[in-house]
Amino acid sequence: IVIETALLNMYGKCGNLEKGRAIFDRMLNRNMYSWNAMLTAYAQHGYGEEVFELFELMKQQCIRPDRITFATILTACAALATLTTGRIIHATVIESGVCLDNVVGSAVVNMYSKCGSLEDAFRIFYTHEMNLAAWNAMIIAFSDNGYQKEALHLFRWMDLKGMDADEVTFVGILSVCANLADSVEGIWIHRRIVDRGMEFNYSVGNALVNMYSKCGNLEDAHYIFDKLHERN
RNA sequence: GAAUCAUGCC
Repeated sequence: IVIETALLNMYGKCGNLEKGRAIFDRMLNRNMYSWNAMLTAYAQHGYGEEVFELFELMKQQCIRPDRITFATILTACAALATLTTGRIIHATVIESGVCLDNVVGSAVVNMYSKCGSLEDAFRIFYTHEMNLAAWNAMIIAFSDNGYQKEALHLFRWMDLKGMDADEVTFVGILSVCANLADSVEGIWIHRRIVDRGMEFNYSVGNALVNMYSKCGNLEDAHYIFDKLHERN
């Protein structure tokens, strides 16, 4: 079963969904890894229909979705940007008793944001104990929906709480500064990045270059660009 | 202990 799932995953990741599905169908026994791998294969290649068909099949066979199943399906909803389906899945999550303090929390926040309901995203975020990924998802949610200032406020709040930002946080918040062309905030965040020793992280470095460029500070953009390439 | 997995940029 481990070998079969690994194979199925390999074909799925490579985009050979027919072959992956053939292996899945031929398996005599399947566990959560197998179901989730098949769902992920469809989800990561934009086959929303198939994701939901397979999810239905799970229900028919009385297989209880786990948090990874839900995270995968919510990501599919986000990609399809269909709010009604998203709400139904969210209801299913609540029904199943899976908590939102793990991978599912950020997936729910992200789903609501991508489906255009910033209100729901924030309501869920605000009423649950959320991990760093969910904070990141919420910052990006504000930014994507046109609330750059609110995204900055959330970042400041994180900072005050003493939460450690990661690569995703910094890339996201730097894009907010770039959108606003706000170099004062950008410089402050740059300092935070240096504090964390993440200035040579490739993604963060690129985001810094982009931020300084959008703020019209080509000198610093160029300086960081050079430093990045010396280092990498 | 690397068979499945969420949040960002390209």
